Amino acid sequence: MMDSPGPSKNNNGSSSSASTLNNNNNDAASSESPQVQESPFLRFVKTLSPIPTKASHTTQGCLRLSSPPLVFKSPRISHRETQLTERPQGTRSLGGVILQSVNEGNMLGEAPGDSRTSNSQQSLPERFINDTQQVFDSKNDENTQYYSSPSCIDKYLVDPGDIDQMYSAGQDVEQQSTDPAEASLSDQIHPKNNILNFDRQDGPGDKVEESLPLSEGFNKFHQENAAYGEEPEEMEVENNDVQWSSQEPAKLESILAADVFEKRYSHDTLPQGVKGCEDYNEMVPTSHVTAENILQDGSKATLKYHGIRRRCLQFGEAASNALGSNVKLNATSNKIIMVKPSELVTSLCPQRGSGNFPLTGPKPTGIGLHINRIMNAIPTGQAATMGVRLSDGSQGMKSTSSIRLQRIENVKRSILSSNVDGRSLVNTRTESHEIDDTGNSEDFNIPSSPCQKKKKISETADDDGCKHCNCKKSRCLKLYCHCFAAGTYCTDPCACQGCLNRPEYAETVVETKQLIESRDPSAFDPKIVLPTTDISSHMDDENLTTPSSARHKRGCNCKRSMCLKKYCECYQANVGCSSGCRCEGCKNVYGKKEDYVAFEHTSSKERESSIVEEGSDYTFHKKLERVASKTVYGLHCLSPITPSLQCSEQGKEAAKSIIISGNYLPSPESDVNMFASCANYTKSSENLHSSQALLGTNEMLGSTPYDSQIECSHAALLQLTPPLSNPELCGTSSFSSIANEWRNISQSQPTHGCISQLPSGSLCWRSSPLTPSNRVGEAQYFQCSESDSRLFDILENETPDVLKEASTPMTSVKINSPTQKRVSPPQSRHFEIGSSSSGGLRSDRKFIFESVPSFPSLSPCVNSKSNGDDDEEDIS
DNA sequence: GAGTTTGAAACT
DNA sequence: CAGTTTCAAACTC
Repeated sequence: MMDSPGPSKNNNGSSSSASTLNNNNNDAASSESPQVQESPFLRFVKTLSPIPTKASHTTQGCLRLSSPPLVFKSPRISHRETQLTERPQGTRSLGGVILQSVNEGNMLGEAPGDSRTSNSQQSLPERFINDTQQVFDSKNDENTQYYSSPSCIDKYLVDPGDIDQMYSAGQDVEQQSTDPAEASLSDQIHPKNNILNFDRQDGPGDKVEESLPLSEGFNKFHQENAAYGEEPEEMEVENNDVQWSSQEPAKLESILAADVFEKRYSHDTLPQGVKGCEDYNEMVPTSHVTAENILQDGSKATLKYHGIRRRCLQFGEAASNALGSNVKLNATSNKIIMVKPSELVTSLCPQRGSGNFPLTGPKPTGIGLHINRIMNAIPTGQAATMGVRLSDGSQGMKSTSSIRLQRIENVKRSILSSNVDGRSLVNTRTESHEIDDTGNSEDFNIPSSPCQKKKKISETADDDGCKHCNCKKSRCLKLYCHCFAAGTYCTDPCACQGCLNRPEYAETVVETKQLIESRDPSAFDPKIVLPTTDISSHMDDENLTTPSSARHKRGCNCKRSMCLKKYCECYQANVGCSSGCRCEGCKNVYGKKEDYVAFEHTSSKERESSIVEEGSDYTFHKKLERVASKTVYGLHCLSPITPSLQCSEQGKEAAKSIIISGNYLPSPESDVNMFASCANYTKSSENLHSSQALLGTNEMLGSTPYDSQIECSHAALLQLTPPLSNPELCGTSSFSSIANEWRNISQSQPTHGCISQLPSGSLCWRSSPLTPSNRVGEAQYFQCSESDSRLFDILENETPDVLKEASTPMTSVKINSPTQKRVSPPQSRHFEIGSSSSGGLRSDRKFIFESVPSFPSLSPCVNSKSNGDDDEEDIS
């Protein structure tokens, strides 16, 4: 860091250009706010990001768990870039503020910012405007105050997810509750307030930065903020922007036209956002939502807006995608539009189902996790660590959980009813948080902020999710640098020397990224990807979510580590090796390359046969069993990380596979988790959504570019799982009953041992943060979600009846095979959600193959969902 | 904490 | 595309 030329220096070139751009922007903006639609900044960003369009479209919202670098790819991406750079500065970022405010307001009930309370009484719209104005005003002061004021690191420590939750909670409050107390909370939570607080409270240099991985969006803000603080020039420009933006609020008030409002708001509302948030796309979608919401219910708008905005920032592309989906949602349902992060998350799943899902984009289903991000997002300790950390960051979360649950449910309903696109990968994260909150509250680290995890998690967990780089020669501008590769800025914890991967050098970073991308467009794509395009196509289907098939995009090249050490990227990502690996003597516990190849081969054969036999589920199950027996890694695949969804997915087949193989490690938690997840699913469609979201996250893993979204999704997945475990979340009754059944069943299975083994699902939880590569039996498990009885039936018998039931999309068990080969779709039942994209065959086949190799996680949920459409509808 | 090992990334 | 070098993380002591 220090070695590197002063920020100003490096930036001079770029900064100057940037500044000019900004100025132009300012001019333009000042001249006419209306044009807000495209801010000069956005244009600039667009110009900057070569990849953008590609990535943006290609990126799959959900799939991209890891995609940090989105920034580079698209205008939004550019946005992200800034965000990314800001990662470390989370403390600075609004996100941190938001977190604080949220936490304080919601959780603690404390009134962090006086400013907040002051506005509390105002109508939301008014407040919003005022807040924005204040924000802008405050921004002017930020230059001086921003850094000067020591921020409460602790506050920042709160996970972004928490923030989401908070918002969500706040939203819930607004939406659901009319209680004065809640209203007060909501007021506190109110984005405006948050923003204000943030600006004021955040300290520039706070080391908090480190800890907060922060959502990209926040990061962006942070970066900008940081930039302000650090770079006078930029500050000025920004100030101009701010002023400009500040002017807009008034217009907004007068106008409040949805469109205008949206545009401006998306860009302008957040001071940081003005500059940093160039994610016009993202914002737009959100803005739509907000605008509509506002129109309908001004009160909701602000919160929503924040939630949306935040997500957008974080997820960048995902956000944009989500937005797109959101827009649709808006059309269908206002609530969805509400943009609650959680909603977004939920929407993700549905989106997939809808097929609109961005995930299906051109790019491969790469999970998109950069290892770093993955790591960050999903620390090995996962649940345990997560929980701890969360507790640290935000204790209040739990309290809000119930609210969130309700909200989530509502969201789900709305989404389901509305056929929301699932793009809201962005949401996935938040949602997962929410879920987590509900469940364990803490559990999940928010992938969004790897750093946060690091700090907190690292403390608690052996493997902290966040990695801090220690680059000495690369200046953190090469892919050697995990931070850079992950699209995040280096933070204080990093021990890098001459680091240029800092917000101060945002442009340099961007340029470098662009350069790298020019050489390798996929350089920043998630490394973990769902192998098969089919999967992506299936994303529509529930299965999509299953990360089981996740594989390293490029494969490893291990020679001596036998893929048993972290030297191996596959192992590090908790995914099995695949045919793409050139490893020697592969012993990857998550899946041996050989097994994978064999599996593919088998699956291909089976697929052929399955086509013939499509009718019989029994055959399908047999195949699965065979495959499972062949590959142990299925369990491994269940990697700890895999969210509850996985567990659910694993469900039956997982159990089978386990039984068959007997290799699986029993994990007490797994049972609980799985059951919990199941229970959750069964209980509420929301859960299903959440699970879907999880699935989505998993899928994201598979999804292409490693948009931050993907990461988020991972995180979401992780997070989601915990909630499941949480008794509160899961309907205890249903959950317990299911669990009991499950236990009974498992116990009944003599050799296989059962529950403990079944817990393999649990394994998913713990083991791989990312998601286990492949898992068997996911689909079946889904059935559980559908109904306990069904699950039970499935478990006991793979009888045709079950199959029949299974024939339901869920049961059919779409499985993502690493090979992506589709075995045979036992049943053609279409999941309404994904059916459109491909015929039943596709989905069916997928299930078969994937089920074995892939981990169960997501798909079940999806399936359940798809199947559950009925349920959902019922619920709704 | 220093040194070694390892494999990805970068370079040729 | 293959081979080599560079790099930083992972690992060992």
